[in-house]
Amino acid sequence: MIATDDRKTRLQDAIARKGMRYTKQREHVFNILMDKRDHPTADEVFVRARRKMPSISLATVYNCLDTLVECDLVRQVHVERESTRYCPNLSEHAHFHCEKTGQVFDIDFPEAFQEGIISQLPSGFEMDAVDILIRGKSN
Amino acid sequence: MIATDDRKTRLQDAIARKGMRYTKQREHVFNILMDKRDHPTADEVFVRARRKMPSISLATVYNCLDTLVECDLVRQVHVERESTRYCPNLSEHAHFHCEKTGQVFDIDFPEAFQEGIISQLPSGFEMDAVDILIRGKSN
DNA sequence: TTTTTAATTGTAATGGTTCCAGATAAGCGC
DNA sequence: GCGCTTATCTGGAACCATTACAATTAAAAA
Repeated sequence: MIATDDRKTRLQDAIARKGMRYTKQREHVFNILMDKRDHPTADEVFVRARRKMPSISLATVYNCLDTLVECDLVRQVHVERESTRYCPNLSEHAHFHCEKTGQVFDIDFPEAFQEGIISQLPSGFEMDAVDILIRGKSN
Repeated sequence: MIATDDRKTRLQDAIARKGMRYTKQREHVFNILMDKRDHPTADEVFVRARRKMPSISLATVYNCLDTLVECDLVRQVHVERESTRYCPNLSEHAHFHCEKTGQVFDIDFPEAFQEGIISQLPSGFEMDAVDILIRGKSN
């Protein structure tokens, strides 16, 4: 259970750092994302969350996900204008969206990439983050 | 008027190639995108379109934009889950979204970039297109 | 333990987009 | 040019992810 303890400590620290409160709903939603890293939508998280916490509401799932994003524990993934998906992988990576299955995969890319993009920015443009979405087919 | 004629011919060819019909609504919407390349939303296009064609409907604007995308004359730009924006720049480029003003800018990037991304794909992943969205501040 | 107030809950509202059914008009063959 | 077929246009209703709201609950500070 050491890994789980680490996870909990990490969540507690991140939430405390923002001066927010630790709740069982936030812990539950965070665990769902960490347990199965398949980029679920808010609604999918809601379905999973209700299994062990039947009283949780969809609004709370949205609130918890927003909190996790704000605490830098989770990133949002936007595929076209489909439902927002959530990704607990914080390393620099791109997302691959399979047009056949609708699945989203993480694709690592070299550090140099980010640098390369920054070097292309005209002066006066300051970058905060890049989202790279690759569309295609897998398998 | 040579430039405008070229534009019209290009639109006619692209639409004919798909076996679709040339309509004044499609021409009008295409001209709006070509005249001011500022990545307008469907609603912004609707507002501009009504100035010279008061009878055009929002549904038609959406239909025309979809047609132009399908005919490979225009690309969709997705910024988070905001309204879809439309871009008639067909060369390889990234989009920069200014978090202060909400504006979207085209950022060119070297050909090699696309290659670099493809080379990072695990086997079994086939790429159709990449969307690169840079978030930050301009000016 | 009490108090304060952030977080949760269920539901209503929002906004971009799509669907639908009837009216219109491309563009084909004559 | 004239009809005819059917794609396209139109206005409005429907849809769905997300957000807003007001009342209730529960962290966690005192």
